[in-house]
Amino acid sequence: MVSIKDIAKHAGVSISTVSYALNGNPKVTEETSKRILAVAKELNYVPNAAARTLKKRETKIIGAFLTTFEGAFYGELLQGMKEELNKRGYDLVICSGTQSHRMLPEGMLDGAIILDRLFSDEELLLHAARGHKLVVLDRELSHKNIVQVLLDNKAGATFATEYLLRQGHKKLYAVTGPEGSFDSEQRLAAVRQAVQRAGSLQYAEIRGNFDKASGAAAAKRIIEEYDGPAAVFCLNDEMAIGVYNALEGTPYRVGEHLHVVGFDHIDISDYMQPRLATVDYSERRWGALAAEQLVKLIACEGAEHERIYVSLVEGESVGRVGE
Amino acid sequence: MVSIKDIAKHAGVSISTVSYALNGNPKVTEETSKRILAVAKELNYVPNAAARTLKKRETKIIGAFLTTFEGAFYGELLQGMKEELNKRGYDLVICSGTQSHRMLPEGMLDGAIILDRLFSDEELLLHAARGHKLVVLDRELSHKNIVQVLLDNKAGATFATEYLLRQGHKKLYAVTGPEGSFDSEQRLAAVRQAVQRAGSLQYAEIRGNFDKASGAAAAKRIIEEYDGPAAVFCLNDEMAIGVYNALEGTPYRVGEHLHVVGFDHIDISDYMQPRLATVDYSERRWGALAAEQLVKLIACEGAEHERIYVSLVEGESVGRVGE
DNA sequence: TTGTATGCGTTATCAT
DNA sequence: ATGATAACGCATACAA
Repeated sequence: MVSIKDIAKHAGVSISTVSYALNGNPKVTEETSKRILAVAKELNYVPNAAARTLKKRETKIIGAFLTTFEGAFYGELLQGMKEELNKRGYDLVICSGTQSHRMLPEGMLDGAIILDRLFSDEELLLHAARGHKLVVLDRELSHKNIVQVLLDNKAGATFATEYLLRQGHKKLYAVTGPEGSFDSEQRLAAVRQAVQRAGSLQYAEIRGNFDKASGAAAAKRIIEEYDGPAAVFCLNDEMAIGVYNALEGTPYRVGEHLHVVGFDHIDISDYMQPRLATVDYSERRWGALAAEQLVKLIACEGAEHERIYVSLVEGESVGRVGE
Repeated sequence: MVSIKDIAKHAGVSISTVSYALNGNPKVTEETSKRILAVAKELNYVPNAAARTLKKRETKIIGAFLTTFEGAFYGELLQGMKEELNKRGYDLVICSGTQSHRMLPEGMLDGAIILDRLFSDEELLLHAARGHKLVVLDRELSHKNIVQVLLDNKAGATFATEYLLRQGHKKLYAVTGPEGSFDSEQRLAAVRQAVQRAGSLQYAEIRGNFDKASGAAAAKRIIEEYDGPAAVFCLNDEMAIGVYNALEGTPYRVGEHLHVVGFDHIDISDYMQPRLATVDYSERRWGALAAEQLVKLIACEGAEHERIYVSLVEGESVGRVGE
C-alpha cells in the first residue's frame, strides 16, 4: 500500500506538505503542489479511509437499514436517498440484519436512516444518546439526535376509507399489516376513525402480513362469509394482489363482488385488471427528504420532522353499490 | 467516546491487558478479564472500527455493487449473500453509483461482489491488481483476485428457444437487453445458435432495454407486422410484462397470437394471465455461492469460477402451432 | 500474568 | 512555504 509517506519520499518533501497538497490547502506553492499531485497519481495513491476516519472522526457514509432485502426493496426510496446524499458529499450503503447494527456505534457511519423493525426503540435511543444522528421512517421517536420523516398514513387511510363509503359501501373489511408495524397501526387507526364517523355499517379487521399470501388468505375468508358486495381495504398493495389471485377461478370478481383499495401505488397496480385503486406518494421524494434532514442533523442545522403527503388513486377495483 | 484507555484507567490495568481481555486472549486471568469486561459494559464501550481497521487491515465488510437500487429484482440474491456472509463472520453492505466505488480502494471493504455495468473491466482489473478481492456476476474477467459466478445464460436461452421450436413455431422474435449487457449478449448468442441449428425459420431481433416499456414497444412493432402466430423470446421477464400490457385492448392474445417466453422467473410471472413461460434459477443460491467464493478468495483458499444452473418453466403463454 | 512501547496512515498544530 | 511531531484508538511484540 502506498501512503503519503511514500509520496513524500518520492517528491522530496515532508509528509505534512503532501497532506496539505492533497487536501488543496493554499499554504503550499502551486509549484510543489503540482509536483506532489503528479507523484501521487504516478504511484496510484489512494487515501486510507480508516486512517482518515480515525483522525477526522467522520466517514461521509450514511447507512440505510432495512429489515430485509426481499420483497418490496424500496428501490425508488433508496434511489432518492442516494441522489440527495451524493449531491451533498455523502455516500449511501444499504444494510440489513441485526449483525450489521454494529456499524453505527463502531463509527463506520456518520448517520443512519431507519426503516427496520429489527431496531427496537430502546436501541435507537441508545445510539442517539451516544451522539449518533438518525432519521426514522417507521416510527415516532423523540430525541434531539433523531428526526422523523413519516408517511401521512392517517390521511391516506382516511382517503381510502372515505372513498369506499362514498361509493355506497356498507360492509367493510380492513386487511392489516403485521403486529407492531407502525404503518399498519397508523392506517388502521384512521380507518377506525372514519368508520366510526360514518355510523352504521359492518366493519371487520383481518390480520395480514403485508405480503401476497396473507392477502389471499384474507380473500378466502371474506368469500366464505360472502353475503353481498364487500369493500376491502388492504393496508398495502401487495396484499391486494393476493386478493386478486385468490379470486382467480372463483365466481367472485374484483370491482363487482369485492371492492378493493390498496396502499402504496406500486408499479404493477396500474396494470392489474381491473386497475387497483390505491394510495399514492412519491417514494423518491420520501428518500430525498430523509437524506436531506439527516445531513442537516449532522451539520447541526436544525433538522425538522417532516411528513410525506399522499393522494388517492381511484380505480375500477372499486365500483358503486347501493341506491 | 470511551476507549480502551478509559477502561484501563477504571479497571486499574494497562491498555494492553484490556485489549487482551476484550479479544479473549487467554494470557489474561479469568479474574482480571471478568473485571475488565464488567467495566467495559459499565462504560458502554464499543470498539472503534477505524482504529481496528487501521491496525488489522481488514473490516470484515463486503460490498455488493448494483447499477441501481430500482427494480425489485435482486432481493433474494442479496439475501442469499447476506446470510452466507453473516454465517462466515462478514457483514454485507449494498452500494450503488460510481461515487461509491471509492470504498473499495480506500480499504473500507474486504472484498466486493460486482453486478454493475458502471464498473468497467479496466477499473475492476485495476482494483484486482492492487490486491482487492472481487467476485463478478455480470461478466467474464480473468485475474487471480477475481472469480466469476455466472448464470448459465446459454443453457437458459437454449432451453427457451428450443421450447418454442418444439411447439411448432416458425416465426421467432428475440427482444434483447441493453447494449453491452453481458446477460443479454450471452442469451442472444445462444438463441442465434439454436435458430441456426433449426434451419429454415423467420427470425428477427428487436433491441430492448430489460424494462417494461421496451417490451411494450417491441410488442407494438410485432403487432404492426403481424401475419400469423409469432413466438417472442423476451430476454427477461420484465419485458414480457411489457408485451402483455401492450396487448391489452388489442385483438391479439398471448398464447394464441403472440407466444411469449421470458427469463428470470420473477414473482409475478406465476400470476400473469396466461401464466408466463420463463427460465428459472435460484437467486438465493446465486448470492450464497458468490459470497462463499469471495470469502474463500479472501482467505486464499482456492476459490473457483462457478456456474448457476437454470431450468425451463413452461406456461400457457406459449401454445402449439402448426401440423 | 501484566505492562511498555511501537506503529498502522492521516490530519493538524506548532515551529522553522 | 515547509517540516517535525503529536495525536486518533487499537493490536501486538517484547520486556518485566
